[in-house]
Amino acid sequence: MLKSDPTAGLATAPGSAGQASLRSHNLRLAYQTIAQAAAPVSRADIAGAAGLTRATASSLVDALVQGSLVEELDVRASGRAGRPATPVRLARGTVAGLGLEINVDYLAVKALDLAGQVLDERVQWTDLAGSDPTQAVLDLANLARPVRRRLTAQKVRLAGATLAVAGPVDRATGRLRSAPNLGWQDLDLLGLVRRRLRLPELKVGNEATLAARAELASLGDHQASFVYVSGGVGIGAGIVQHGALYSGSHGWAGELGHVTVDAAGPPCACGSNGCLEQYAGRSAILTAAGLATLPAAPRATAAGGTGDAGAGGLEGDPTAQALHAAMSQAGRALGIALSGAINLMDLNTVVLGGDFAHLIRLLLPALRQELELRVVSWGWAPDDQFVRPAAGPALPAVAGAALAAIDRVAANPAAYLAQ
Amino acid sequence: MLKSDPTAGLATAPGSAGQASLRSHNLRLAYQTIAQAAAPVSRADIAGAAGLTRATASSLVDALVQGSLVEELDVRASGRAGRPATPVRLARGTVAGLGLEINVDYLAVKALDLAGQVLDERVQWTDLAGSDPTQAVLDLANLARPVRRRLTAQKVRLAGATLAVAGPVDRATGRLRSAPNLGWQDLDLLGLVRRRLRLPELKVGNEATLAARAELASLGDHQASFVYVSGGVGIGAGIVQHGALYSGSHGWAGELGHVTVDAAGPPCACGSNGCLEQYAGRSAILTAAGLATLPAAPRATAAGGTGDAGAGGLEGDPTAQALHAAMSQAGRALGIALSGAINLMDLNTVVLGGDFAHLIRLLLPALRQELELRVVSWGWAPDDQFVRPAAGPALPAVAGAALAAIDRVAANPAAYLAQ
DNA sequence: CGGTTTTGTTCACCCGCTAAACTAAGAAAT
DNA sequence: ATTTCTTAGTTTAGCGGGTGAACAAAACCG
Repeated sequence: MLKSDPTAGLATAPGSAGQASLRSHNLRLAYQTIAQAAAPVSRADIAGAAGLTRATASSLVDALVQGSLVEELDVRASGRAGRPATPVRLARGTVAGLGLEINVDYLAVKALDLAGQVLDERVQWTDLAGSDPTQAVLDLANLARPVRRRLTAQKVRLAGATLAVAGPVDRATGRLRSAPNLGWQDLDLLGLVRRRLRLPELKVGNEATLAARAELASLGDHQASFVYVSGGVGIGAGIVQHGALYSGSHGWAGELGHVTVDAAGPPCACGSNGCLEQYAGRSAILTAAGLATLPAAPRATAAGGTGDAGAGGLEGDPTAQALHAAMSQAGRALGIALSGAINLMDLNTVVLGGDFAHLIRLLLPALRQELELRVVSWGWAPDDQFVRPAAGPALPAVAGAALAAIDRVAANPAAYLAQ
Repeated sequence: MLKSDPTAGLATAPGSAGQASLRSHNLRLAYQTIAQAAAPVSRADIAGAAGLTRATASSLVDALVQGSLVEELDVRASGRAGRPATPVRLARGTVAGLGLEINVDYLAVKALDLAGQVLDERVQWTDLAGSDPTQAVLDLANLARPVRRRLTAQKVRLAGATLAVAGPVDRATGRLRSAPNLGWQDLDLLGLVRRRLRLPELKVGNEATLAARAELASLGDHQASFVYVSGGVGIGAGIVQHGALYSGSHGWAGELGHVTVDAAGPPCACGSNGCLEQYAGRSAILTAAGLATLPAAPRATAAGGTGDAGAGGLEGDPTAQALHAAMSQAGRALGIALSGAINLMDLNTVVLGGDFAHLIRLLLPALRQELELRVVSWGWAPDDQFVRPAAGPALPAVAGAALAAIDRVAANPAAYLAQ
């Protein structure tokens, strides 16, 4: 035993700051200024926006160009007086983030470059419910391998990779504790994938959280706040506050599907009862509607529809009426669960993704009614568009996973430049 | 209309970084290292813990001592070999944060110095439900005035002030939208207080959130994560993640009291029905128990009791039995609401404060049962002590408000040193 | 075609951190 | 008691990196 040490409990060297860290901070500043601009910007613009001198901004941009994180475009006369600017933007096709996804009904791989452009993508539709995790990971690896090869052939450097999983995974250890919809339990998922795919900086994340990341990217506003609700076999939520993902202490945040809607409700696979999934999960809706599949097949269409897909023009049809009733029930339950989330977390906007995006027209009346009744702050921030369908890509979670991988470059360009 | 501006949407000078900001960063580092140490530390300790050289640490500490944020203690031989260290710690009685609180049944004012020591405090117990806000603010100002005078007389500099309110206040504007338990509505509370008290840097915050801040301070762990549940006339929650308060986009987070427990439940003053407050709010418990006041009068005792207060030895007593039943119902409802919060936000620990701290023994069985049933990640992080009573001060919200004011010094000592 | 305007670079300067030498002050060894 | 060892804190030279001003480049304007 040591004598009482006054420094006990002090973290060792958490954020020491020499000039190197100053440089690194400013590189990030320059990078993010370029990334967040709507169009290519000049060095002078960057200096102005970031509060640096033109000299410094120039030196930073040069370093970023040198490391092929940023590319210069041709000088073009702007029409205004003065020397024309050299526009710079994030480099295309030089550095990639790889997204991987294991969901209940498909596997997916997607590679995005720094600018968010799709370099390659693969999807394999298969029912993974009750499948063997080892086989699923093998399939995923087989799906990813040609993507990696193509990146290597095109001399694209892989900055990192993220695996999106339809279940709560521990951010630190990569362990999946329990995914009732996959039928998997207590699994070292990250280790399993690492054994099959040698990827740099492989991280894991929740499907809904990463889908929210993709939704954020599709918005103009880099400071947006919203809950993304992913409706599918399970129901997950991704929470974004001021442009930052919220994933909790362990990465288990967003388990909206197992929020209690009715304490006397039917039992759930999670062990509890009356969970939201028992009212608004895909099989609950299908059972209530007496259908085998949902209308407006979600596979081909982009998620950002206007919401008029689904039961359009089928009024009067008894099938449509049953679906209508099922969706009303789902909307009511979703409203009860979401109102709790909003009251607790002060969220301004609800974005409906997955099945919910297609069926928003049927879902919305009951959902809005419950929110209006139960959200304490309803109407207090009148500028916010409270409920809207997702505007992001078709398979948002893989896309978000790839973006999350790229985010690690954006968060510390200096670390990347240092190889 | 401008021509399409490429810099449109870019924030202007958000975090420019010259050498000044490096200095400021390191001052914060040094300050926080001193603040988080369990006992006085030497300049060499600071250098080691913060990853700085002894020369830099020395210079930083000197600046902090110069600005009377930090004080040197007498050199004392440590017993070990080598030159004995000069211990430094946060200065006592030089700089204060002022906490103000408007709650349903009292007004309070508290002044803390940088080390968290109480310089002065006042409480005035009055029923403010349905009162005139202007009069309440006047009373608060009268309570605060002698405190300010005393600080001035003792040459204590006031770094800032925070007002804790038992209701959702907009962090940015200081507006209170609706506090059903006070009977106040759509009120420029911050403006009202500013007109009565000329305070530097006056901010507002939610009572439960600020109470959580005080709870955090009473813990050893500066990186703790928990929900603080404030049980009183209303029920609020304060969320702390890795030592940081979560208050949402506007500051309205933590409205646990209006989370729906039963969608078919009794109507609530908030306009909804089946809210947690209808089951676990003070009046709901009193009504269900058939009592006029709760046992173990909360006024005098500290919140950090062992939980054996309340109905101790009253088993068999019909009054006690009624209380027992009421608390079971409250615990069940609290468990339903909290399980949703935990599933959504991935929180490891629940801290029960206010009435709930005293009555924890009666509350716990039903509460734990519901949590165990409904929290998806129950038992996954076995190290965490899941439910425990508050260990903080008796009136945590004022204390937290004062701490929040001090936090602004800790977050940027350089700004304070520059007057 | 010279004057204006804006971009981007060059250069002298300065600030703040680093490393290493140095001084200070105690304990341990001889 | 003196020397040696050890740790704390200061001094000083050096350096990385940002600043600001001057300058060169490249457009537009009258």
